[in-house]
Amino acid sequence: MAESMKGLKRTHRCKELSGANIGETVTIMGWVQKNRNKGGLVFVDVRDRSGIIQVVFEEGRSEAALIEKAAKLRAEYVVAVTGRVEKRAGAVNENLATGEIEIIPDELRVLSESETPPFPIEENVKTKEEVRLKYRYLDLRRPDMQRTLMMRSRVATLTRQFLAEEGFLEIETPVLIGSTPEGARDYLVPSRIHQGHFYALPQSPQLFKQLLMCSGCDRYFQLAKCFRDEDLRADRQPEFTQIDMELSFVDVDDVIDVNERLLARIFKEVLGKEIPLPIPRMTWQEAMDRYGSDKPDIRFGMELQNVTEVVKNCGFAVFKGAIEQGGTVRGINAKGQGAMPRKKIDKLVEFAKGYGAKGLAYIALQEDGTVKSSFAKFMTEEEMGALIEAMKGENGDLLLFAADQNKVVWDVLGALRLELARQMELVDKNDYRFLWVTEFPLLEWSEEQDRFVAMHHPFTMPMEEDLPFIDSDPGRVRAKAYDIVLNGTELGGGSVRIFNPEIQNKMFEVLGFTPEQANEQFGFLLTAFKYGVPPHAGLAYGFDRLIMLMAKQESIRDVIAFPKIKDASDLMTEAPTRVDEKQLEELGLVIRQEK
RNA sequence: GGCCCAGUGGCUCAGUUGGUUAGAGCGCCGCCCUGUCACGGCGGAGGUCGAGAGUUCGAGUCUCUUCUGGGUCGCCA
Repeated sequence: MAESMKGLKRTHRCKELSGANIGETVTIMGWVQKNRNKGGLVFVDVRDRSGIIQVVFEEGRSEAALIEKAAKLRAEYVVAVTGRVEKRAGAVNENLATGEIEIIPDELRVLSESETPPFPIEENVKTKEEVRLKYRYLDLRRPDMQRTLMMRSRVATLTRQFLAEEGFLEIETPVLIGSTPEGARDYLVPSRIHQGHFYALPQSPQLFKQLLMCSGCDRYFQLAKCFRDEDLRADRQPEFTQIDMELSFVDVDDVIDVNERLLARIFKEVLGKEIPLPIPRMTWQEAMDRYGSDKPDIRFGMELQNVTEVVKNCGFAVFKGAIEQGGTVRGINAKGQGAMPRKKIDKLVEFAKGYGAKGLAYIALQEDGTVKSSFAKFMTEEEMGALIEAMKGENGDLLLFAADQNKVVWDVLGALRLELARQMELVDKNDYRFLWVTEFPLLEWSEEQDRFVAMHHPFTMPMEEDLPFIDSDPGRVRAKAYDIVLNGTELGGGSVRIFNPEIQNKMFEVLGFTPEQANEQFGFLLTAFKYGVPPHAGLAYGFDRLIMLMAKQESIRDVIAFPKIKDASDLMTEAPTRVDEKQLEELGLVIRQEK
């Protein structure tokens, strides 16, 4: 039977109590973690978000009725306990922060009873995610989830503090906005008043933050909810949070500077980690050449080697053919993996094929100096020797090669490098290695759309020295764009924006927008730019991903209180749901096809 | 949309070449227990083996379909 908490006021959270409180009368409120009844002597562990403290009900020290009541407590009952803090009469529990004290109660109230929970409320449960998410409110009671939520809150608070100190204004931007077909698929919201018209939920506040710069806000930030209607992944949710910012009268270095200090502050205060500044920078080209990735994990080496020159005249038709078609041949050296069994190598080949490789050539250098290779028979001994040397191959190494168009070679070897590092356990999980990747290509050719598309977005400023190529060789133009990468994860990205209408119009032209189309979609921004626009630049972080890495979680779902599952539904609320005929009618909608 | 992995009491799992009544640990329920803290002791309940169809004398086990959850490629300016 639930009792009232009338007349009681919580004085402490459980773990806030310590030896310093001995002799004080306190009131705690929380959940019953465990009830250990020794037959008249009852130990009750009470838990709240701070931790656990033991309450002892003993004959002679508490009334008999109180002990009887305590004996009936079950897991997850919500209780209030008033009592004296005392030094433990029995052994100290070294595993508990409050292990040297206990509460001798004067009063116990059962504020709420509980059914037996479907899974234990404790750290490191192995319960299937399906069950955890259905009962997410119970899952969130577990100490590890509570710690993650507290860390998330702490990082948000620190971010606000730091950016406020740096002169940023926190400004909210609308969630119901117009749809723009560029980029990810929009979530759409039908308008009741304007039937047949739709709002879109923002993929990011991009245009609004640029407008705020036009408004003279100078420095803006927001912890912004963003939405993308694309398929989910372990590190991707359809709704997620960005730390979004924009600055006026700045260039690349200014944005990088303030963000390095922000990251260093957060990591220092929350994790106690010193991030050496400045954070190293690498151009996109160098990242691709060395790591096959625009978000390289630089905690380990195993860099790509371009051996195109070495093998361009060799007898191996696969290499030669790829080069003749404008591709390259590159390899990685898996040190000490030369004895890898054929079966395992075959698995790597299959892995590579998953990333678009037609195959994977290998040289396994044995400890005894002999060589096992999938293509040695097509090569002369000199050619093999030169190739091994170019790869710095030593006895016991495994050399793996991909030959194809650059994009495929990078994708394949970049992924292979990560996979091998995982297998070889090369990564120190306590290491945090930041990297700025700069000078991204402005444009990317889309086979599907048969045109160039913006790699970042259409408002990204080209590098001044590359502007002359924007007509003759658009693919060559680099952008004033930068990504912040942590341990192989893209944490955030941004760019200097175009504020010159001529360049902006040129950009739209290259992207295949007619002036009418550009005007229709972005007219308000282009018009705003006519009234005095400051040079500006910005950056946005994936806030969830940042927390995921800081909390060492494998899944973004573990740092979001109420996440969605793979098919973008919510197992707890069962959203999305069907709606009434009446609701549809009001919106002027007819469902053609139901799944 | 493609590929891969998993589904057996509330939770986590075992279950042999297809063969009696499907097991274990934790949890739960009852009784006992005055210094436990992974408390302990004794006893007990709890399963349409995700669902459907098929093969078979016989299916948790084999085949097909399907559902649920996860990973990944495509996709994610």
